[in-house]
Amino acid sequence: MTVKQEKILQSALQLFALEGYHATSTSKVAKQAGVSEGLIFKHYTSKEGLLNAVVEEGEKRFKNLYAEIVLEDKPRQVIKKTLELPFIVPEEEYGFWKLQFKLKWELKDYNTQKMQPMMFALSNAFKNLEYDNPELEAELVLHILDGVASAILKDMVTDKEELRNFILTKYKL
Amino acid sequence: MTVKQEKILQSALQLFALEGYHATSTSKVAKQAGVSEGLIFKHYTSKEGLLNAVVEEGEKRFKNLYAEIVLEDKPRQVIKKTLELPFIVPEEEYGFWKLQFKLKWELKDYNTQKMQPMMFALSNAFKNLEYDNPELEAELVLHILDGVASAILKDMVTDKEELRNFILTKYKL
DNA sequence: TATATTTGTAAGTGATTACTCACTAATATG
DNA sequence: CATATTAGTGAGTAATCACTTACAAATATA
Repeated sequence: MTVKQEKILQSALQLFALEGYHATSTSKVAKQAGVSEGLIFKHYTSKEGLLNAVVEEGEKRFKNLYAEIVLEDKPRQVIKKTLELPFIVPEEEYGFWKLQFKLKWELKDYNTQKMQPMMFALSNAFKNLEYDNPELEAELVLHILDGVASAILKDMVTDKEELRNFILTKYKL
Repeated sequence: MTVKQEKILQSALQLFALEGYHATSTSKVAKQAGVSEGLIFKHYTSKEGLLNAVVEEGEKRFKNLYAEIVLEDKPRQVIKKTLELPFIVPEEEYGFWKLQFKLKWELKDYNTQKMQPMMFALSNAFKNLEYDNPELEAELVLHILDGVASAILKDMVTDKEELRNFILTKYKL
């Protein structure tokens, strides 16, 4: 990957996350990256191809964050790590994280199955802890995760550490 | 309001909710509404003006749904009605409801203060019930509300009634 | 009924869109 | 060193964008 390719991906991520995919033109990306617009299409074929590359790169960086949850074997730790997820995402990744939420609502077919492995890990955890309804417990945890993450990204959470402790205490974790 | 104006608002809502604001052109709205494109600008000045009209109309229809929560005086009922909100929104309003979520992520400055009155009602309710941390309890309920609503709109909830009962039972409501 | 106002259209406008193409500069490989 | 491949540019393209304008039809008001 050349330095100009990196610049393109970085600018695209920033603009897509800030303004949205449809509201960002390829010419804007090129200008911010300091390259000719044609280069974007040489490397990524289309605007959609550029988006895919941006998402792929971001997912690579996010992978280990999810892995830590899915590979955890102690059931209480699975739940704890899931609920802590929004609080341990490094701030330099907020751009990509925000993009995920944006795309979920902006694109008709954006992969909604991404949470499947976490759902599986969670319902197994609740099953091992002998909860009455492990599937619904898992579902609710994922909804909380979604709501909390959304609020953090929208800058509606003033004290993250306080909220984190509150949630963990409530779940006795 | 003429019949053509109603047709415009209806088509705009449908397209904005389905494809998003930026991805929907005024010519598309005009075509679906069966009017000339110029008429949109005669009535609503700009594309943004059209969006505002669509949102205003929708909020009129949603108003009583929120009012029932904010005007409720029994604290347990405030919490119950809040958590039940995603389950009692009539399906014919899913379009406008979806638009609200879309705009929250698509527009930079979309009103994030809409939940303020509900936040106030909730923290008061938890205060009356002598919870240790009423503000954080209220905040968490709103995050759950957000996560659950999001999942319903994304068609990720198979059995709504089951989830509703589960949540209410968990909160002993 | 005369006229002012509103409703509506059709055909434009310049700007911007995603994308292409002919071409050069740099780099890799034999 | 020769040449094939890749990186990169700049000036295009047709299509579409939000929006305007000149004008006609319908409706309200006097």
